[in-house]
Amino acid sequence: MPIQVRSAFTVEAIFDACIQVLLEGGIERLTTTRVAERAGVSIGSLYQYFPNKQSLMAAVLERHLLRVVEAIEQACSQCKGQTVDTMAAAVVDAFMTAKLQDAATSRALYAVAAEVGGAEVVALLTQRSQLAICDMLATAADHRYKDLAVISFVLSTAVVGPVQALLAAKAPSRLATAVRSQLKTMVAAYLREAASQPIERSAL
Amino acid sequence: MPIQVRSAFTVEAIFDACIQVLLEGGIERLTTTRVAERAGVSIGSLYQYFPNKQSLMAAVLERHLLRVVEAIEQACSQCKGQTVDTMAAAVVDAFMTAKLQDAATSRALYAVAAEVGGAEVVALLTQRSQLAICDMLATAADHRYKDLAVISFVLSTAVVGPVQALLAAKAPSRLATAVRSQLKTMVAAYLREAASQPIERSAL
Amino acid sequence: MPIQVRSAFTVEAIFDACIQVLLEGGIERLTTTRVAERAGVSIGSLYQYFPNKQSLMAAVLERHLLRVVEAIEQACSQCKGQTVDTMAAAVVDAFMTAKLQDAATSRALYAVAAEVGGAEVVALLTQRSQLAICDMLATAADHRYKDLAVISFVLSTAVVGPVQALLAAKAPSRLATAVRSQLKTMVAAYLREAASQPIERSAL
Amino acid sequence: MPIQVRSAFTVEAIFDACIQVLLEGGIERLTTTRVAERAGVSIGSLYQYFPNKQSLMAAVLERHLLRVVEAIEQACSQCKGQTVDTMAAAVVDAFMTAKLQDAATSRALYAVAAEVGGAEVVALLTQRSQLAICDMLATAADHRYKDLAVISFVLSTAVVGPVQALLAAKAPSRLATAVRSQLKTMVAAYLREAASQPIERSAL
DNA sequence: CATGAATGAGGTTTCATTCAT
DNA sequence: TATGAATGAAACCTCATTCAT
Repeated sequence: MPIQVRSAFTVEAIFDACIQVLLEGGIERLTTTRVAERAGVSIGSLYQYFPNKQSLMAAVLERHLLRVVEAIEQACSQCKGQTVDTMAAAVVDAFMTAKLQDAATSRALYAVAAEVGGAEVVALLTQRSQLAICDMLATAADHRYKDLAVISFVLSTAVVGPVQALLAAKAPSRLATAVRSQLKTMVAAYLREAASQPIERSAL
Repeated sequence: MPIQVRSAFTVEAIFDACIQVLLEGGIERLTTTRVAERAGVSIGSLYQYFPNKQSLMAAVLERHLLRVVEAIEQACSQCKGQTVDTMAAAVVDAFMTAKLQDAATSRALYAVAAEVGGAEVVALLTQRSQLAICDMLATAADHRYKDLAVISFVLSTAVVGPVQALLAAKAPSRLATAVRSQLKTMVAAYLREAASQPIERSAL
Repeated sequence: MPIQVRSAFTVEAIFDACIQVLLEGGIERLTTTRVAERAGVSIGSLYQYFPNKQSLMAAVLERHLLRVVEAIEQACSQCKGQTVDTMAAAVVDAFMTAKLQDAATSRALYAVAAEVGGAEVVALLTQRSQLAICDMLATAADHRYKDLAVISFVLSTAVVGPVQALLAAKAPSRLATAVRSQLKTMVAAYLREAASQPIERSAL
Repeated sequence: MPIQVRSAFTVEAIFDACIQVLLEGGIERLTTTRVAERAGVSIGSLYQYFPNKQSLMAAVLERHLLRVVEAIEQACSQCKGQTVDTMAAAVVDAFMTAKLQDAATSRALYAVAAEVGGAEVVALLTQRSQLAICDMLATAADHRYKDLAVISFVLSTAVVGPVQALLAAKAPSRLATAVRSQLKTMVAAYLREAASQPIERSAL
C-alpha cells in the first residue's frame, strides 16, 4: 500500500516536472535528465516508470488531452435535449476553457504532439469528442441531422485552429473573449444550416 | 550572375532534399548531414547558405507556408465584389487545395513548425491571410461588417483544424471531399450571421 | 534445516535461470535483474546468495567445469593399469561427452569464462584434470613416462581446441563423431611416441 | 592523398589504443571513450571509422587473427613436398610463434573473441588455416591421406588449446618451450598414424 | 529474511558545427 | 569556394547494487 503511494507520487512528480521543463525551455530543452532532476528523482527511477523518452512525452500529452476530452464529454452530456444554440455555446466554452486555463501548458504540448506522432494523438481527442458530440446532437430539440459523423468531425476540429492561434500568439484575453463569442456564433450558425441542408450523398 | 544562378540551384536542391529526408524519416531523422548528402552538396556548402539548422528548417517551412498564403491571397483578390457565399467557397477551396495537394509534405512540416517556434510561423500565415480576407470581405456585395479583424481571424484559423485532422488521420479523399463541402457551408453560414449580429464592442 | 534446503533450492534455481538467460540472449543480455526474475526470486534475495554478479558467473562456470573435471577424473580412475590406447579413448570420450551433451550451455559459458577471468578458470580445469591424468598414466601397462607434468598438460589441453571449434561452428554430429575418433587416434599416437622419446631435460 | 594518409594514421592509432586499453584493464574497462582518449582522437572520429563498439572489436580481432593465419599459410606453402615430420614442426612453430610473440595481446583478445561472437571468428581462423594445411598435406613426401578435411580440422584446432592454456596461465617460457616440442611430437605422430589408419567412412 | 523501488555512475552514440586543406 | 574529417558537448539509456520497508 505505501509502495503504491510512493510510486504514484513519483509518477506525478515526473509529470509535473516534465511540464515545467517544457515551459521553461521548450521541447529542445526537454531531456530526461532535466526532467528527473526537476522532479527530484533519479534518472533511473524515471526509466522505471517510462521505458523511454517517447513514452514519457506521450503519457504527459495523453493526460492533458484526456482532461480536455473529459470537459467536452461533460458539457455534451449536460446539454442533451437542449437547442442547437445552447449546444454550440457549451461545446465552445468547454473546449476553450479547458485549453486556455493553463494556456502555457497547452502551448508547450503542441511541440510534444508533433514529435510523439500527431496522428494517434489527434485521433484520441477527435474520436472521443466526436462520439460525445454525436450523442448530443442526436438529442437536439430543434433540429435533426443525417451524417452526424462528418458534422461532428468538422465541429470538433474547427474550434482547434482558432484556439491554437490564440495560444501561439499569446493573445490578450480581450481577443480571446471576442473569439469565443464569434466561435459560438459560427458553430451555432453551422448547426442550424447543416440541418436544413443535408450534405452530398457521395460523402462518407 | 552565373554564380547567383548556381546558388539558387543549390538552395533549391537543399530545400528539396530537406523535404525528402523529412518525408522518409520524420523530424528525428532530419540531420544536416543527411540533407547535404541527399542534396548532393557537401556539409560545408550547406552551412554557407544556412548559418544553422534552425534557419534551414525555418526557410523550408516559410517557403511552404508562403505558397499557401499566396493561394489564399489570390483567391481573395479574385472574389472581390462577389457574394459572401462565393467568398467562403473560394477561401476554403484555396486553403484545402494548397494543403492537401502534397499532403505528405504538409504533414511532415507540422513537426518542423513545432520545433522552429509555432508562434512566429502561425503568425506569418495568419497575418497575411487575414489582411487579404479583410480586404475581400470589405467588398462583399451582400453584407457589411464591423470588426473585420476578429472575423477574419476566426475565419482564417477555423479551417486549419479540420485540415490538420485530415492530414494527421491520413484520411481517405472521400472524407476530405465531404469535409470541404461542410466547411464551405460553415464559413458561409458564419459570414451571413456575423454581419447581422455585430460582435461585442469590447473586443480588440 | 528446512532453511538450508530452501536455500539450496533457491541457489539451484538461480543457477538454472542464469544459464537460461545466457542461452536466450548471450552474455550481453545477462543481467542480475533478469536472472532473478527468471529464477522467480527477488533481486534482493539473489544478492543474499551472491555478493555480486562476478561471483554468480564464477559459480555457474565452476559448477559446469566441475562436472567436466569429474567426468575426466572418473574415466581416469577407471582406466588405471590399462594400456595407453584404452586410456586415450577413455579420456577423449569423457571430455567430449561431457562437453557436447549440452553443447548450448558450453557454448554460452565461453563468454562467461572470458569475462570472469580465463586464467583461474582454465587453471581449475587443467590442474585437477592433469593430476588425474598423471595418476592414470603412471599406471600404464605398456609404457613408462618421465615428465608426466608436461605430457598431461599437453594432453588435457589438446582436446579443448577441437571441441571448442565444434561448439562454435554448431557442427553437425557427423563431424563430431569423426573428430572424436580422430582425437583418440591422435592422443594414442602421442602417448606411444612420448614414451619412447623422452622430452628435453631443460623443460620444467 | 594527404587525407587518406591522415585517415590511415587515425585508424591505426585507434587499433593500437584499443589493444593498449585492453591490456591495461581487460575487456570490462574497454570503452569507446577510453579508446578514443588513448588514441588521442575525438570520440566522434572513432565513430566515423567504426559504426559501433562491436565493429571496432571485430576489426581489432580480425587484424590479429589474420596475422596468425598468414603465418600459418606461409609456413604451409614453404613445406610443400617435405616429410610429414617437417610439416608438423613448421605448423606448430608458426602458430606458437605468432601467438606467443605478443602473448599479452593474444590473451587480451580472447575475451573480445567471446564477446564479438566466437563462431564467425573461429571460423575465419579455422577455414583458411585448414585450407592451407590441406594443400600442404596433399603434397607430403612420405604419406597419402584420405579425408583431409577432418584431419586438417583436428590438426589446426588441437594446437589452440595448449597455447590458450599457456597464455591464460602466464606460463614461464620454459614450459612454453617444452610444450612446443611436445606438440611437434604429437602432431607428427598423429600425421603418421592417420595416414595408415583411415577414418570411419561414415564421417563427413 | 524477502522485497523491489531507488540510485547514479558511466556507457554508447549522435550530430550540429568548425576549419585546415 | 568547396570539401569533409574532426570535434566534443550532450543526449539517451542500462544495470549492478543498496536499503527502507
